[in-house]
Amino acid sequence: MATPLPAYLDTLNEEQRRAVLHTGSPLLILAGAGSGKTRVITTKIAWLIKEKGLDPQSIMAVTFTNKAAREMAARAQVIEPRSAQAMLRTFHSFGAWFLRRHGKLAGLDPGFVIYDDDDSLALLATVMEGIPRPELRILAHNIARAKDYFLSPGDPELELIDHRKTFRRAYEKYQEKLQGIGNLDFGDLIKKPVELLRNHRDLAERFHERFRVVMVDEYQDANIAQSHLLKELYGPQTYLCVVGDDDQSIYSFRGAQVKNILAFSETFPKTEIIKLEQNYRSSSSILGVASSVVDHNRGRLGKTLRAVKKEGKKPVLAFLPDQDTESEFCSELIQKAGGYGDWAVVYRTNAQSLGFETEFLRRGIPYRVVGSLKFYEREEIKDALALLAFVVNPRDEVAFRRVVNKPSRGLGPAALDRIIEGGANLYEASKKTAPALSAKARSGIQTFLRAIEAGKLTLANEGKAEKKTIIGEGMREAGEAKQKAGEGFLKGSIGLSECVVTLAEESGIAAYHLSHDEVSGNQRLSNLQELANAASLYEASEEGLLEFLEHIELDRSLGEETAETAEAVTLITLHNTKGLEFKRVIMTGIEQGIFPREDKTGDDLEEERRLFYVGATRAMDELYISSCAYRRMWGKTMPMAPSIFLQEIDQKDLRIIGERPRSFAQTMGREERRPVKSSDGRWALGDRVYHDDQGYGTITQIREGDQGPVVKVIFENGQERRFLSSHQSSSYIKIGDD
DNA sequence: TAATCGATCTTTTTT
DNA sequence: AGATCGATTA
Repeated sequence: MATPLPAYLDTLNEEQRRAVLHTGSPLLILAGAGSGKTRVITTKIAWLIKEKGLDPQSIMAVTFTNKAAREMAARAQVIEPRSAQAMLRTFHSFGAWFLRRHGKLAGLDPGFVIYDDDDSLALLATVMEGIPRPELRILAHNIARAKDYFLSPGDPELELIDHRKTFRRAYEKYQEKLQGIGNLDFGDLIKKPVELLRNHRDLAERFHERFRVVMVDEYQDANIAQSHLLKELYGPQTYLCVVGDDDQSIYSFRGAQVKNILAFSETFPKTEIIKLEQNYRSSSSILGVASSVVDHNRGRLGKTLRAVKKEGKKPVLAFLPDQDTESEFCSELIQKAGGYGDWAVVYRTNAQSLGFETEFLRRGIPYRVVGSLKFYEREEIKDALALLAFVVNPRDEVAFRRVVNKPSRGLGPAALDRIIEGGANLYEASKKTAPALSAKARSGIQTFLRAIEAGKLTLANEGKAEKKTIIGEGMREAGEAKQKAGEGFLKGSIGLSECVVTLAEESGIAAYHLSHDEVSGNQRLSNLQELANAASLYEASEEGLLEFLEHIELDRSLGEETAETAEAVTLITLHNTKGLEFKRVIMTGIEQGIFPREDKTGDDLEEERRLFYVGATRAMDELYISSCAYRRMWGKTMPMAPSIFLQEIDQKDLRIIGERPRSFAQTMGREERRPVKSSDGRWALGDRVYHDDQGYGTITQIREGDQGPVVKVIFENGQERRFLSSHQSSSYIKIGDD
């Protein structure tokens, strides 16, 4: 005990301190909810810089969400300001950073734009003509999944995702087209860096030289491709440290593999394991409720989480008649207690937020909605972004198709085909092909090209910073003059905003959306204005534009943070609560069919349990759970049964309010329960069926229609069919009826 | 080519 | 209930 430990380590418990001070072999930290894992990581970063004299730039810490990355950066900087220079990013943002710098080695243009799921679907539609939309969706989804599993179009293992030839062909053609355009989807941001590092050992070695410390938070959320990336970043000198909790794995639908945690010790020999099992966040009664649900899972590593806090207030379970009462119940709880910022109202699906918003608005309860921000999915915003994307990458066919004929300029499918055949660079091809088009189409394409050119002109490419401010001032005046003269709908002259405004106006998109319908037109215009405002933070150059687009694609929470300072109730989905904590939490809609969702069985049901665990362990002092007897869904009022999770809690641990619906009594005490059976008793969820034309399939949904039960089947060939139990049951044969 | 009507589906969860 | 998509129509 020569030198005393620095003071900032005093507040850590023994295990936490061991984890911070650990060096050498790879380290796996199994950290239960509320056990201070973020604290361990951030302290470790600071300690490595401060005490071990590490260059902050040699430290990399990867998270899954931007929120987590930001928080990590902020907290590490409190202890050690130099932490700001460390690379603290999400997996995807690291991938984008990596590929902008080194993608050239794989023939990738550094000016790529990142496609979201919508764009991917649109791209797929261009290579798979004549395939119906729902089918395209399945294919696009499976392509994304394939990339999560690090599978390429030629991979035999693709079979496991979707064994159809159509799928293989779709993936192949999709990837070919995407490559031709030079853009990337989310999956590529992980998969391509792995491939690059594998094919260029010198580059991998340079990375091993640079990043001596690599840490990963929420490792239970990593998919196969991400675990491969980690392997490639691990060199002979690398200190590797991952933190995870198998009980909080809630993203397997996106390819996350809890197995990664189990396999970590095998992949990285001599791994040491430290468990953080003391929960500092929740009262012991809250922890008890959360644990009792997740205890019903089979597949667990098993750890004991001990509450440090006292028993506290007993969690409340409220049985309510309907969702309106639920909103009122929440409002009254909140208003009685006050302290808006202490409260979170949590639900399973984004759609459930609406009722609370209406009621909170009526009562004047301040709130903020996390994550449901559909801002970037709005038509006008996607239009504006497509214009921007086309400016940086004229090969972007998805963007081109989206906006070239919007508003209508007389460019039909025939004209478009001719342009696209004219070459991969659609800007050049448009120019070249224009004279050959009909008069109407010709003038149309020229209007479009003029708008794009005007947008380009706002970008100062040989940017000297001082010159730009002068231009900025001049532009601002010009903009204001224009505004006064009544020209233009949008304001914006600072930074990139000028480009957004110019494109939106010159293209006619602004006018189009304004005139299209009177009610939402102004809203759409103000959305465009908001986009322009966001752009003003970026430099008016091509790099600035790329940064702006990348930021939007990778972090859509933009603008949410500003409201955080305000004292407001948080409305949030269960998934989005991960990593957060609140003094008081209300878990709403805890009903069978909503949570867990009706089609969840087996491993999926276990994931829902973990989701319950995540939600409940967000609460520090008070936990409320509400379950409604009736709920309006799809315009109909449906009777609901309480969630089976509620039976898994020892009823003594809850204070129960309201009348337990009869259905609850019926389901109480039953060990195993068939998830959902059709009312005629013929079909159950998960049943295997055979159909003469379609082959084998599985029942994924049963619902009551006007003419009896309607059964939905997904076949192994990817087709989806629904049939009336009363009519067609003879052509569907149930397999392995037990 | 645009507008209108009707059928159908929606409510997972996210980088 | 509301949105969205497709087909039909002007």
